[in-house]
Amino acid sequence: MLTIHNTLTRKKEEFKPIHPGEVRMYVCGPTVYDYFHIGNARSFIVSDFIRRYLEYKGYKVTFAMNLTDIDDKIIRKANAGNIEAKEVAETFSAAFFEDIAKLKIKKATIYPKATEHIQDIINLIKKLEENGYAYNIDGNVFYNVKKFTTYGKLSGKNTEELESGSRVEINEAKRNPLDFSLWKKAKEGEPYWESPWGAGRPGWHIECSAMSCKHLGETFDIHAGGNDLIFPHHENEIAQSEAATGKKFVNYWLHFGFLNIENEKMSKSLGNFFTARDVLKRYSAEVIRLFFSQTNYAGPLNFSDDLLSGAQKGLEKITNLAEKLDDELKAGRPSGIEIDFDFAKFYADFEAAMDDDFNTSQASAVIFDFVRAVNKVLAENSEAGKRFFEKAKEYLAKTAEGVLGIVDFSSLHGDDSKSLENDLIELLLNLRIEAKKEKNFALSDKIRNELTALGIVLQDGKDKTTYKKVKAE
RNA sequence: GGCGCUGUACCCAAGUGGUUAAGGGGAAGGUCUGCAAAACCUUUAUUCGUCGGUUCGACUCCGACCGGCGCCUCCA
Repeated sequence: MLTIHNTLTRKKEEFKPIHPGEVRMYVCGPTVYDYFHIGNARSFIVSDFIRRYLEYKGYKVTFAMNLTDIDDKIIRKANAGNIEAKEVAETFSAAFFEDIAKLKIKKATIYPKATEHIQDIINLIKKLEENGYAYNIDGNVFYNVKKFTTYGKLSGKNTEELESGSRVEINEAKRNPLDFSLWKKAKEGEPYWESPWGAGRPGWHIECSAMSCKHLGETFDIHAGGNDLIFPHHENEIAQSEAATGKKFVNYWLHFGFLNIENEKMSKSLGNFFTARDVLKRYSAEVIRLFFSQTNYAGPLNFSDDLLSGAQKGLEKITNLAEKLDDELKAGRPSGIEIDFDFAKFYADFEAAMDDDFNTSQASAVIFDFVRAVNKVLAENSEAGKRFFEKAKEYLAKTAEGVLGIVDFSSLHGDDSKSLENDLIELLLNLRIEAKKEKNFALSDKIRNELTALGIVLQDGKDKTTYKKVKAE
């Protein structure tokens, strides 16, 4: 039984989809004004864990992630570079897709863009106007928060306190400081669209209400995003959607913890961030994913080089086994002897972990347990047969690769094995073997040391020497 | 001030009202090896921020206190 911690109720609840066998989920995506940082990546990767696990369980998942392609930051960047907002959005949308592909994040079913849903947004605002939840002041349309009596139910805030503690700008023509923009009147030099209220552009929150409704329905299963979106963004989405439809907006709300640097939230405004693409230059997607999987999605997580390289070391354990299994099978492992191994237990443990509010930390521990158990079998049974190798590989393929994405069987030996460079290395290795046969260890060590200095690490096996290229620096 | 999260070994980090408190890194020992490295195996918290309470029994529930963080303004 899958349980999910629901921000709305602050409890773990059994997950029951609206349509049996099907899950519709929405995750707040990027504002495409810059490269996303590794903290943003955590949200995308955690969403990916969730989506993949739901699919593992057999659900048909419809997953929408919006791209906010019109907003203040985009406009600012466009003006600074003297280019069109559209150009900024296109550049960084493309970068976004490149980066999530490198992080081995499965593509969402749909990536709706705000600018392609202007009519849907206008219709939604009209509906809110009709229902008395929106008011127009000189071409700026605001949401009347007072009218929505359950405002604050997601974030646990009450409107009285919000007003007194409000730091919201006061100079706007709003009736109430809590009211927020649905439609912003166009200012000089800004992109705009025509609307019943004049030229302008959508407010930030309205696009998610409009697009989720269009692509997932008026009520859908899961809505997720970073902790900082709980208020006001998600609170406002609920206010908009429920006031328009009169129906419950979302059944399960999930929120992700932040990635911190030295215990402080990583953010663009603090300047303490690394872009995902920079981190990817130093660590593989699998390392980053394992690192994120080793802690609960809801809590804070510190980001540092030490921590990442720890994850890298750990990942090697899994990768080594994956390689061994893969190699043996490709080399035609003989039928050998049958091994009595309780695969079902490891599947059950993995599922129990993930069923418990997507406990990836526990799930990755199960995978490490599995790796140790399989290694032990292999150490004790050199005759272990093909069947065992197949089943072990299948396990890793379904869990470590399929759900967590911390193994990629298709790129285990990512080497361009036909290059001249590799031929030369082979040549040296053969010379070294000759030297070793003649007990000329001075020479064999010299070859090893000099190759190591070039970033090629030799590993003497029982009957062959293998090598690994270590990235320079 | 309001709302929420959090404090588990050297570091990161799961977890449970009572049986052996996961897993990863690190460290130590071992197997293998000409020596290394790698790989694999083994070991590594009588204890879970502090102090009280509930309980036959709490690290787990409750309360207070101390510490860290986030949101309340754009933010994953």
